[in-house]
Formats: sequence, C-alpha cells, structure tokens
Amino acid sequence: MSQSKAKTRDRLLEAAIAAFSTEGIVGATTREIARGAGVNEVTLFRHFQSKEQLLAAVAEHITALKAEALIHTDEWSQDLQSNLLVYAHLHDNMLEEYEALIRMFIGEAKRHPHESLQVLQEYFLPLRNHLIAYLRTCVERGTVHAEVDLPLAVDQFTGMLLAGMLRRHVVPVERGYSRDRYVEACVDLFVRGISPSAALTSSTSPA
Amino acid sequence: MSQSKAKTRDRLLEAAIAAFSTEGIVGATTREIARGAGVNEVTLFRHFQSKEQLLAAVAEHITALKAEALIHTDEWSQDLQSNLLVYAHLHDNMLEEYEALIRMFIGEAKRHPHESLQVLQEYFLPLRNHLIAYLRTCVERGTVHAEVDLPLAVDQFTGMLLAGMLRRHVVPVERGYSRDRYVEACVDLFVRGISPSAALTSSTSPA
DNA sequence: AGCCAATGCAAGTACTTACTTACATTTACA
DNA sequence: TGTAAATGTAAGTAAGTACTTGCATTGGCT
Repeated sequence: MSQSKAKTRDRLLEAAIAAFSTEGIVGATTREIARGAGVNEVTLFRHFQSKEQLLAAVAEHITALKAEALIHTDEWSQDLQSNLLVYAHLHDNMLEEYEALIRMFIGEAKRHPHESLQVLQEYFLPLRNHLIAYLRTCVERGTVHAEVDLPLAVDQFTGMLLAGMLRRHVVPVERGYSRDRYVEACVDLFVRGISPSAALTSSTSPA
Repeated sequence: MSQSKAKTRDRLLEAAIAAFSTEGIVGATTREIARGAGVNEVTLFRHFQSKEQLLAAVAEHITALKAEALIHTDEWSQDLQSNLLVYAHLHDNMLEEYEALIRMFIGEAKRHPHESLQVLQEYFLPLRNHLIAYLRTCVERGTVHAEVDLPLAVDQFTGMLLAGMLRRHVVPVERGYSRDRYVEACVDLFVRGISPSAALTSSTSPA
C-alpha cells in the first residue's frame, strides 16, 4: 500500500515539474497538476498540504537525482581538449534536458530564492567540482598554466554553455552555426585560454 | 491634453515594466500596475484594452529605447584589450540594470515568444553588430586572426557576461571573485582566444 | 474474509483576478 | 468661459484559484 502511495507521490512530483516548467509557478494550477498525474485534485492536497509545500518537495526531488549525473563523468582518459569536449556535451545535454525548468527558476529566482538556489546550485555543483578537480591535476601535469583561477574559469566555461542554451530557446533565430559547433567553439576558446602557451595578457597591464 | 495623456501612458508603461519584472507576467496585477502609476485601474484599461495589449506595448516601449544604448559606444580608441574591457563593462552594466526584466523574459520565453524575442533580441542587437563590425576591422588590421567566426565568438563573449549576471542573481553565493574581476577575466579569455598568437587547435583535429 | 489506509467524488468556501458600466469630476485649450 | 477629452469613483460581473469537507469506493495485507 505504501508503495502505491509513493508511486502516486512520484507521479504528482513529475507532473508538478512538468507543469511548473511550462506554465510557471503561479501559472501552474493544482487542478492541472493532478490531472497530469492522473489523480484527483484532493489527493494532491493530501500528499502536499499546499502548493508551496509541493514546490519545496519538487525542489527536494530534483536535487535527489543529482547523483545520477556523475555516473558518466569518470572518464578523463584522453587529452585535455577531448576530455573537455566530452564534458561540454554532457553538460550541454543536461542543460537541454532541463531547459524549461532552468528558465523557469531563473525567472522565479527572486520570488522563490531557496528553491531556485537549491535546484540550480546543487544540481550542477558536483559536476562543477568534478571538473575543477580534473583541471587541478592538469595544472600539476603542466597542461594548464598555474595562474588560472580555476573556479572562475569553470564558471566562464559553463556560463558560455548556459548562455548558448538560453539563446537557442529564448531568441530562436538562425545564428549561422549549429549547436554542436557552438559547444566545440566553447571548448576551443577555453582550451586556448587556460593552456600554458603564450605570455599572459592581463587587463590590468594591457599590452 | 494629449501631452498629459501621453504622460500617464508612460507612467503606466513604466509601472508595468516594474511590476512585470518583479512579479512576473501572470503575477503582476492590473490593480498594482495602476497603483504604481498613480492612476485608477480603469484608466489603465482605457489606455490598453487588455493586459496582453499592455504587455505588447511594454515590449514596444523597451525596444524604442535601444537607440540610447549606442551613444557611448563610438570610442574604439585604444588597443583591443582595453576597448573590449570598456565594451564588456558597458554590456555588463546594461545586463545589471535590466536584470529582473531579462530574467522574467527568459522564464516567460515559451509563453510569450514574440515579446521575449523582441526585447532580448532587438535591445542587444545593435550593440552586438557594433562589436562585430569593430572586430572585423581588427581582423583587417591583423590584431584578430582571420579564422575566427566573429558572430559566434561575440555570442560566446556576451554569453559569459550574461551567465555571470544570472549567477549573481539566481545563485547568490560567494564565488571567490568579484564582479569586476569576472568581467576582466572574460575579456582576457576572449582576447587570448581571438588573438593571432599560437597555432589553432581545432576540436575536430585534437593535438 | 475483513480491515484500513489510500483514493475518488461531489460540492462548496473564500478569495482574487481581469474587465465592464454608469456617472461624476477634473483639466487643457479655443 | 465653455466645451470636450481625460480621469476618477463606485459598484459589479464572470471566471478561476487554492483549499476544505463529508462520504463512498477501492485495493492490498493479514
């Protein structure tokens, strides 16, 4: 019995994620969420006392899935450029998969700061730390120069990917390059930026 | 008389921008917008027949202001790095000024595609074209290598700035670097990427 | 079979929203 | 000063919302 209860709870959470993503938090109705889960609206309120608590449970439910994202990231087997390309595509696919949810929480960030931070921070945090740890080994190995601020650089890198996804969905005009080409270009730009090649040009001492 | 009418219309538009930005499109109420403009709610409906038409007028009103943004961008007087730093700070300040509005339209992109595209595209388009045109002269001058896909590169550059703004407001945690430092680092990374320094490392032919 | 938790169903409550109508009042300008 | 456009005031409508209550029904477990 408690298994079927957990089942309907999960279906309610999934339906809530879908409704919140596409309709927004205020725009999504408990009636529609219940219908999407195939249950009565009253059942929704028996599981979650209010719409706010449902939202909190949704945020918890999403962050609980974060461990899965790490499964395929233990292969830093190739050179820096190839490894980063693999990571970039993985990251970009995650962004694409949850694009509606991400955009929704970006818009709702000031109205629901806790849930926004919980989802958008905790979900990508392990991936981010994994990438930073890898780049640190590259610094020791000499394939990344030591002056690089790794957390900042990683934010730049993932920021380019995030902005690319947002552009695709918010300003869907023909931009003259494909999605894959953009991802590859981000890797190229990033690698050139962190490689120990030429002299460092700092903006505080312009050439 | 028609001057005072235009005045109340403008005040309604400004109040609508503020309300839409902070409360979202569905969350913002006509009552609150009218109160913010200091007029009666009925006056709002006499100027704009519906909330939807008010939103459309808001989008038009915002894009009509875009010309102003170009005023201070005709100074490409220094070297590449310095010029880009000036541009980056200008762009970043614009992002910061309209952060709530930008986040709102990102979240509402699929529900109001026309208005989202109108605002987020047309507003930054002239700035973008201005930057591309400048970089084209740099290619001719030899300070930017010729293989660079300029529109893509500019999207990467502005994308990093956009993502930086979003992180500040959506995931407001201490990141170990200041806002200015992030902007400078974006310029550094970008300049290293488009400068004709070392050999090109393409992701299609990794070293 | 029988119990009990989980769900369904019908109806209702209290509230808010966008939007309207009718009439009174202000305000600019000729 | 007179007139007409612009605004204010008061009241109301129709619809949707989150959420509740009471009771009937299901379905798994012992």
